[in-house]
Amino acid sequence: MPDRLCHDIVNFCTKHHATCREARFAPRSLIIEESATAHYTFLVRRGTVKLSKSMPNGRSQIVGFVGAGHILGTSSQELYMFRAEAITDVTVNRLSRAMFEDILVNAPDILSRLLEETTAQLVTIQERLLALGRKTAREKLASFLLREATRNNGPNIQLPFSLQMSRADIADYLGLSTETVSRLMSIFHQEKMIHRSRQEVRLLAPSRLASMACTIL
Amino acid sequence: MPDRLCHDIVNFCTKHHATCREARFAPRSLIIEESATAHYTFLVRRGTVKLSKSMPNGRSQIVGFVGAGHILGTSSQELYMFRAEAITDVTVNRLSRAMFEDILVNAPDILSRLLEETTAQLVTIQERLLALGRKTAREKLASFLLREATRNNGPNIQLPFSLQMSRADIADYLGLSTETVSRLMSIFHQEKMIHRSRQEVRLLAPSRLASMACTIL
DNA sequence: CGGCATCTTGAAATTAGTCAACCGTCGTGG
DNA sequence: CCACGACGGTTGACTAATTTCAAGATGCCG
Repeated sequence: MPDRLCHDIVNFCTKHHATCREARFAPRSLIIEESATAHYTFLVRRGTVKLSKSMPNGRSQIVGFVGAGHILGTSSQELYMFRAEAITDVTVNRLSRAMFEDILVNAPDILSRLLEETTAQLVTIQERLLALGRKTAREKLASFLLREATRNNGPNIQLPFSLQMSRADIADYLGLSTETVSRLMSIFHQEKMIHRSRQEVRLLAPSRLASMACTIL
Repeated sequence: MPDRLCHDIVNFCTKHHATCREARFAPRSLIIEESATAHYTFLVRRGTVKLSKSMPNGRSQIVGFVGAGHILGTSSQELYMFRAEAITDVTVNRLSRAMFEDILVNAPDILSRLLEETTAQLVTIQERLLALGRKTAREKLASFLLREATRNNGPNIQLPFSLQMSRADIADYLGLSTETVSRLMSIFHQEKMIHRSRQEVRLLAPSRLASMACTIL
């Protein structure tokens, strides 16, 4: 269970008679709107959330897909700097920013684990910076599939798994067009590196994918 | 002085008879090698440092240019996940990772400011994710020039300033080729949006640049 | 079964990258 | 003191990768 931290925060709240409401979101529903006033901090407890940023002309970039244990809205900025949308059924706990600050001041244990968590995120996002800036479309998709496979099946990388997100989402995550993603899926399929039905994917040649992904991961 | 945090960390060290050696680096010298064992945490006190990651085939992506006040090597990972190189004369304080952990445990004040700092970095890097994934070359360079101008001259955005980094560095920062950067500089110059000599740049039409950058910043 | 979403595929267009030549500056050594 | 070479920057011509536009195919839900 990797949401120990969220769990402990909720516990802390109840122990101190602080409100920490639970809320549910159906797939496709909006959790946080970009540029809205940041009243709350959200603890993701179940499901997968898509974080994205967008530009005037409708282009958008998915900053990350996050799951249970992730904490949203910790920045001290006045406004949310991203959009959060449920892609599966999602459960969150919601607490006011002020309360969250309070907890950090009064529970140094939580503070230090949050720092650890945030630092880890920084490291992964730097990896993504490299991918977005310097990888080719093939390399991007190969890394993505490998990461999703491990995220779903842990070490059993060859087991089939279901992509929870649409082709458009994958495209926005990798900085590509949906058509390119679709084409590459077909090519990987033809090249017998993956087996693909609509949502289900199975990696047939993870080692070839890995060498193509150009990443030691 | 935005390196108050580093300053306080150094103070804490000296007060507790902990070693926190000062070191100097000339331009182009290597401060941290990617994948080396992460023995130390570095506090940047003066100068500008280039942080980058690279791929097998020689492609590389600059993760950020950071200055006084920035702290390197805070991740709990065994190895450094990036390379750090001085681009100007640089002064750092260096302390062992164990000691750094110690400080965080014993100085909750520093811990909480570090979290704040790290969270802020996360927000800016997300902005960069959008830029790398979804902006065109023109938009990337326009945003870059605007940011550098404000970084150098604060609000006086029209004052000339010197780019401390080479065209190749700019390219690696924006995920472009040096030729593209060079060409765009010429085009912006022709279009009278900037005045450019080798290292000196002056923004002539910041508002046009801003609208081109597609960023509300 | 029909209609709408998403996905796939193809052809054309465009952007940015590669390769190659050239220029200018700076520093070094003859 | 000048010539040379190295390096960074610029420019051009060409190439390759990816996007865009457009048309179908597939599958899902009412």
